[in-house]
Amino acid sequence: MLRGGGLLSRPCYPARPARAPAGEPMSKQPITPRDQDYSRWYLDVIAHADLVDSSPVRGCMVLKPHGYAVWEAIKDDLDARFKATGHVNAYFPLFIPQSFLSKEAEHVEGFAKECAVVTHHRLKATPDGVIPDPAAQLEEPLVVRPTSETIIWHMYGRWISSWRDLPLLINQWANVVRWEMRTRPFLRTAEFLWQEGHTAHATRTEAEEEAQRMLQVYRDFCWETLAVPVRTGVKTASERFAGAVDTYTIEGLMQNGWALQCGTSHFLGQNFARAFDVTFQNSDGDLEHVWATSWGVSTRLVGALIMTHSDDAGLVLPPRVAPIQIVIVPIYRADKRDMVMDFVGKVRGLLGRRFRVHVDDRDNMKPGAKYFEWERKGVPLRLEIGPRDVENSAVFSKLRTQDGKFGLDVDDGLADKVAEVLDGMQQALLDAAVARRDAATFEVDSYDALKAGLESQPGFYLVPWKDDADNEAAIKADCKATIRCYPLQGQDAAAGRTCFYSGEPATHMALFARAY
RNA sequence: CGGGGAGUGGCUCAGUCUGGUAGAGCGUCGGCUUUGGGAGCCGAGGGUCGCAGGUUCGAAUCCUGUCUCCCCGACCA
Repeated sequence: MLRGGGLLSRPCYPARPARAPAGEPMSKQPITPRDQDYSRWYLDVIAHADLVDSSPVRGCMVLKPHGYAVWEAIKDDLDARFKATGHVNAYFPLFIPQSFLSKEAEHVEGFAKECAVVTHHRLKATPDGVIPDPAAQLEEPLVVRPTSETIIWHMYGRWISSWRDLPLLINQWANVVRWEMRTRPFLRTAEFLWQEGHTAHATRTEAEEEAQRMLQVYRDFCWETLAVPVRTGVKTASERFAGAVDTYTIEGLMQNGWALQCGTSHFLGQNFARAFDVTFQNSDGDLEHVWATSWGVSTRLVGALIMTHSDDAGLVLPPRVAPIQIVIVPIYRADKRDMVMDFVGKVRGLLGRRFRVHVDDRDNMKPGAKYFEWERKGVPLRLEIGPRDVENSAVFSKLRTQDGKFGLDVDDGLADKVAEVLDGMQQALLDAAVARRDAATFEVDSYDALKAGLESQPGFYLVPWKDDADNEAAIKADCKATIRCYPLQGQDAAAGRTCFYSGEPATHMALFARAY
């Protein structure tokens, strides 16, 4: 898609790779190498893996089956973790009365600039096409939810009256809309899918514990399932969620050394309870405002996944979230077809119950072409089965992240062996990501060192810091680095040190980085 | 909203300067042949050249207007 100055021309999410020399079939077009142009590499990987397509509406993406399947795997795993911690799912409406958004002052300020607003309920045909019918204007405009705190707290006000109604632990899986100026697939889209947990508690302590508990759930999920080694921390006031008292975050570090906020968990204090007048009678008979949390992760996690593990050959998916964990590619000449396919059926039978297996039996493609396709799509393990393998009762195997192929004996605990191989890959991906992150994490104590470091070695920069929003803004304006968080671990190190920027006594250890 | 660029089959583009029957590669469809790392041959379908006016015997091409998209900046899970 070279046009103009070599820039992407179609809407943000190319169905085809960003660069397409005329005459090259898509499958042979190279994925732009990471070290050449990281953001184009990202778009190329997504295009080659067929995860999304562009939308006629700017900033929106169509999640294609393979892309949606990755989200589904994320969703299924997280949903089980939410249930295991006592939460239940519910669903709140897409539309929020406009007036609700003005009830919590900071909340308004945070979201007002990016809300889609519905003003009419009917269209009218005109010679130039349909227009909103002027006669069908809504009395009160409706806001398409940018997040659901307001509608949920409105409802909680009706549901909560006694300490016996608490805690209320509800999650919803939903879409939200934030009218962003600039978008990138998965990382920032105008509409995205996410989950938002909203809980109500009788005490401050209980709510604070909930916010931290869910942060740990996110952390564990990222490490264990996505193999994305996120850091946990607290946001500064300027990066805090609009309306929160504290915002906790999980921050990942991508291969280009930029940080990515992967999820947040907020302690909301009594802000929303006051705004929506949600009170409960405690066991002493007194009326109190409830304490709240909210927490969410979104389809942005797919972006984190892509940018953490993928390589110049395309998408790499950890086995636990791979929609297809094993692809079987049969190889045969016409006279051997039945023999090979019978054996393929046997192997599928041995593996199909424990793994997500796909048999690629298309007969208009050569095996080699299939290999490249499934590698681009990030399938962790490929089994090649030809006449020779049938005779040996074995399969020829290739792991997405390893050079070389290896044989696996079909009659001797194949499924266990495959499980071992996939677990090994899952672990290897995490180890590699941790190693990359650690190699790109630095501790400096002067601002010059931060600025120089960000240029030569982008990454996480840990510094002693005196909490100060003005200085934070000045640094952001100067070198684009922001405080990703005050890490939960290691804050003791700030004691007795001076701020790397102001020279005043440090209050925190701060993690700086350039971020998406 | 400020600055830059682009709109031609599904995709990537040529053609526009210098007006004269709308093209190529890839993909798609059909047939034959092939299959242990990106197959080959033959054939077919597919575009009112973003839109609206104008100039002209004749407009993808020239003129005017307009819309949309992309990039950089301000905003952001």
